[in-house]
Amino acid sequence: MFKELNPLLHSELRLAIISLLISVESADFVYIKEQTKATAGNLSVQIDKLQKAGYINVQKGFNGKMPRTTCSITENGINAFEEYISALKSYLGDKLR
Amino acid sequence: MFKELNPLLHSELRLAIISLLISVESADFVYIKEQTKATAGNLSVQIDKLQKAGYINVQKGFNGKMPRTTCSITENGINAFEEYISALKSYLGDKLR
DNA sequence: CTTATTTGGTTTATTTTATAAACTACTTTA
DNA sequence: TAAAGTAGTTTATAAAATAAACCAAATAAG
Repeated sequence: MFKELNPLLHSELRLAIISLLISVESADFVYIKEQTKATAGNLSVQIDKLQKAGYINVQKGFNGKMPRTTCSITENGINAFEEYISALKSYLGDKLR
Repeated sequence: MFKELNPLLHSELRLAIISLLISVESADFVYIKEQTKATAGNLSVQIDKLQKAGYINVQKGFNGKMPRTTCSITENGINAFEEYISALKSYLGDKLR
């Protein structure tokens, strides 16, 4: 009847992060923060979880002298996102189409 | 960019309850429990929240001598569900269709 | 120069949620 | 009449989300 919703993706902020990253080659911390309107603390925590799950890559580097964290989605992340959407459909019925 | 996801609906079990109720005139506790595979305790709590939010009606009656709790969705509930879906679409992009 | 202030974060603490476990009240069955 | 089942509720615990506090380095202002 109802498919299980991957709890890692069933979170407003993490879903937004993945949604952003899926349509772009990479995005940095500040950009994601702006787009999602998340606080830095919250974003930091959620990025960490997504990385530990293997859904995103996180690279810490520098933009000139300023630190810069760049994120990109992984193959695993893409798959998880697509599965999540497919599971969601079991809840949304024909309302979706 | 990303619309806010009503936190009351952005919960696996509550979403399942609403999803069930939206396509049916009413459903009782036991039926919802079976369909959602929730534990009775969890279901009781979540039904309570949906009722307090005005998203569902809850009627306590009897089926012969056994207690029976019947739920149905309200107009408010329908609206909230539809808004939730519309907000979701801002996260799912074209992946949805 | 040296002292704010800003930037780009992380860590820790608090609040909120979800979930499970324990319990209640009554009914049916053995 | 004692045990087991039904239909839930209440309470306790675990997990999650979020905010607040913090840190290190860079830049701006006096």
